[in-house]
Amino acid sequence: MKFKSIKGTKDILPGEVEAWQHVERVVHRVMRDFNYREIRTPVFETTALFSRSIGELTDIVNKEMYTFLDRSEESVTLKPEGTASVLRAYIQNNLGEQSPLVKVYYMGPMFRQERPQAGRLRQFHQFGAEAIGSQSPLLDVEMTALALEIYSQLGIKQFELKINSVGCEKCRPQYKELLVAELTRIQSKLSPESQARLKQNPLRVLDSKDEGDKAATKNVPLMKDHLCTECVEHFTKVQQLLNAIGIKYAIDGRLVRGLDYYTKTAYEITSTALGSQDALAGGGRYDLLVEKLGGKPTPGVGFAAGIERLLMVLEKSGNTPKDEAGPVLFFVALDNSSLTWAFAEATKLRAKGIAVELDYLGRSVKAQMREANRQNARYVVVVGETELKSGKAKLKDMRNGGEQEISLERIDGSLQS
RNA sequence: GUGGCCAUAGUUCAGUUGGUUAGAACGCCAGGUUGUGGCCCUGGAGGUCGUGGGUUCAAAUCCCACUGGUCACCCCA
Repeated sequence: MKFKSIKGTKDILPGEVEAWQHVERVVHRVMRDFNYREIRTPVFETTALFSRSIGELTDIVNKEMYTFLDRSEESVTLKPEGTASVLRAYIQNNLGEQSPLVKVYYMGPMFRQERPQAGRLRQFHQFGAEAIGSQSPLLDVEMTALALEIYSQLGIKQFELKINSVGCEKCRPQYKELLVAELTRIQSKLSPESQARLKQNPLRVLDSKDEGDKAATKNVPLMKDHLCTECVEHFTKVQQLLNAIGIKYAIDGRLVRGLDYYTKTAYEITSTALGSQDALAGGGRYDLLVEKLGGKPTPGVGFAAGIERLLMVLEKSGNTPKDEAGPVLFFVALDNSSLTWAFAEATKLRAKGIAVELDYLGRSVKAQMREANRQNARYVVVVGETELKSGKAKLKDMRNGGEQEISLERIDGSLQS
């Protein structure tokens, strides 16, 4: 027990991995139903890609990235989120030239060097989707519908969808000035943290958890009330569409996301089944980002969802799938030549797609039976000299203990799962 | 990065006001049928009590440091 996994990283062990596979299957299926295609990008990228897209002043870039110099002195970073890489790939491979709208999804590990706590790891996993090339509010809503459909198919019901509009390059700067002016006026009532935020990222003061801040900023102007006509229209349309497809939501004028690139729609799905880190998924529109990363001006929307947090909710609500899959057949061999025969036969059956297991430890019959039981094998066939000579054996059904004589020649025909 | 709590078998934990061979349950291994599991019974293996220092005749137990875990802040998935 000398080596240990790095702080904030976890092994996903047999017994746990089944739940992951279940989630992954549902994600792939729903993504396909919504016509999103999978994209896989490298786990690391040039550091500048993230600092430029996420924003120099964000916490993610400032203090949470796994950044290091490789052997050629290039600064590389383990990806802290998925959107930047996807857009880089979109631009680099000219995906926009092949079709005006690109709908892709991803699933994989992300890295952030934070202090771990409930629902937060240094290596965590997300799935997410991006729709690049359209400014239609249909897609803003499709993102939430997509995420909610995945949750619904997984049996998750404890969640809340919050939406907001963070404006665009036309209306946000004006609003920001207004907000800063107002916050400066009441600065003395703000917490030290918020006073710092006032300089760095004033919008963030709005979603402070500090009770004093909440009270002090109660009547501060909100972005959603100072949107330009284009943004108002978009936001209104998003709400209409959400209503039209029957998705429940709450407008949260204080919802601000931690990444700078969002424009117009921002949304977050939270769950009370989680601890203090209660965001299950989040996302929004990023109409300026592609251009900022060196592509043609191209609008886009996306979301990202945390798999560990999803699993936590699943666990709490008792929706974790049971892991009961065992081999269909377990050979119990009495001696060496029977073992060799069983091994050969197992190989043949496995090639036919039948899950077969046998004993590799030279154990007693009793121990082999115990092993078959522990592994949840459906059937057991005991082979010894007698069986090999006669070509017949007993097929034992481990569910009810019943035995039936079968021919060793065609075992597969006798198995029914 | 800051703070609270925690650290004893593979796992979950117990361990009396410091007192000599550190326990339980589950799990694991073996036996209880000359070739048959689940339940039950019997036995067995398995712990430098996180690490290092200190106090003491004596430390798993008290003190300090470190490491690790966990929860919270910050922020976010």
